[in-house]
Amino acid sequence: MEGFTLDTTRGSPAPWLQIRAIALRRIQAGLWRPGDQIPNEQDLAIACRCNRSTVSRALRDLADAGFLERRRRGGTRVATNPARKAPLDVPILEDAIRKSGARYGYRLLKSGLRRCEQAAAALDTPPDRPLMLVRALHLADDAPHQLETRWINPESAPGITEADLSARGVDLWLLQHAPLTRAVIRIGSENVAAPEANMIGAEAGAALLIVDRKSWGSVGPISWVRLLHRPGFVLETAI
Amino acid sequence: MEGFTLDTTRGSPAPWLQIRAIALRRIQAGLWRPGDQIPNEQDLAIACRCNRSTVSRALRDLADAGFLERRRRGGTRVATNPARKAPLDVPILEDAIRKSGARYGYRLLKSGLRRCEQAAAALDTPPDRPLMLVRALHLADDAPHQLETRWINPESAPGITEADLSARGVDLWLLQHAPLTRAVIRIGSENVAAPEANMIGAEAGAALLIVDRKSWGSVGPISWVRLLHRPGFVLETAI
DNA sequence: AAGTGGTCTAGACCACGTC
DNA sequence: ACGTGGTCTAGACCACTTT
Repeated sequence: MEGFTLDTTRGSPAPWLQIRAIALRRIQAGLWRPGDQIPNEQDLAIACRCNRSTVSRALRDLADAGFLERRRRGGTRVATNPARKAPLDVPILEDAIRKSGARYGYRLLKSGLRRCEQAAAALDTPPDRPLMLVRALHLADDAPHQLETRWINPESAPGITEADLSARGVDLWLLQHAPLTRAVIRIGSENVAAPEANMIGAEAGAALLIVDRKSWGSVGPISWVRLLHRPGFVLETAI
Repeated sequence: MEGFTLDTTRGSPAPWLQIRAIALRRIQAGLWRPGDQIPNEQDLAIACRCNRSTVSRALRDLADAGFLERRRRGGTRVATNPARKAPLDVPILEDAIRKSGARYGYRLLKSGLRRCEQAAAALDTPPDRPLMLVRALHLADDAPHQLETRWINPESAPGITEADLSARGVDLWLLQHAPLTRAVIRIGSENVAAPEANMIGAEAGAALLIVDRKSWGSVGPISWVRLLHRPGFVLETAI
């Protein structure tokens, strides 16, 4: 481990970012190979002429990102399975559509209380208690983009039954009135049946991407939503 | 902001984790509402009887997770769009299958050099240069689970043409010999045609989940892979 | 101009897991 | 037992951006 001087001129990246970059470069150049143990924090700090905390910050960040694996006493090693986690962006739909340059549109199709055993089971509420059903269509440049079918537990979202959902999506209302604590997201694919297919502008039997999300708040299950996307839609992410 | 004493008994979570938990609880209980500015680090440190660095660590972590938004001089606010990023796990398939309790199997269907304009375009190589094509089937309890079609740039993965791929997946070989630096992942859905459908054990036209991944290493594009999943397969993640 | 978060240092103690 | 990372403190300076 030869010495290494950091750039301390004004406007240069923070030292810990520079150290992070150096380490990442060594990994990616194959200088530190997967499974290898790298020098310890103390030695790196001496080599970089900085404090151990600064090195620690850099290495912790790389470990969080999946590039390194760290163990007390065992030292720091290059991960054998680097970057196995990809951040899946779940942006506000409206923003995503606008960002792509298209005009966003929203159409409320249906809303009201009704009983549904399947939804009650998903939301862990008694099967005989009515739930709020909201069905809406999100449009990009007037073309159907996403069909939203949502069941809401009124107990976790008091006021939802009186809310005006005709202009803005339910998600925005929930965001402000019933912040979520935890969510489980499932991404799958289905041959969609005729009624739904028509709504989203697809032919019956078309393969559509389905995102299914169940969310909980501080007082319990909030909502269960099924998002059916237009044909050809793909989720994209990078690492 | 009333005082708050941290638990310092042995075996209790680290102070910054306790502070993180306290803050998260206040957000989720609605005590700090989306958009609200929360007390500054100094005040919180006094209230918790700890150093500002400790508070900073906790709040930074919550900001990284998307619960808070922080600005110099502007203070720290509860995010109006909480938890918009979900970590999408991209585990080693073999591990994932084993973990689910099933027996993992692998069958190499085809491997060799060949020209393909589409793949060359994807990998950004000259269209007349041959690429390595690998097609393999991953099995769970002897049932088809994932059909892998992969194009590899031999220049970025020297030795791949001579590697023995009959027993272990290409991904493991690449992992050790050509670690990836960057990747773009696309998740979509397709009505799969008969030949592919047969291989994965589906009927023609079935809706299957497709994961498409392009990866780069230190010297350039490494591989482009298309993963076709068995009917009913869903990707799952939680926040 | 001033308040806020972002970071660095120097030193210390501790938890963990390997040796 | 002991080396390693994990964390905390106290103090300081700086960068940003709002007032």
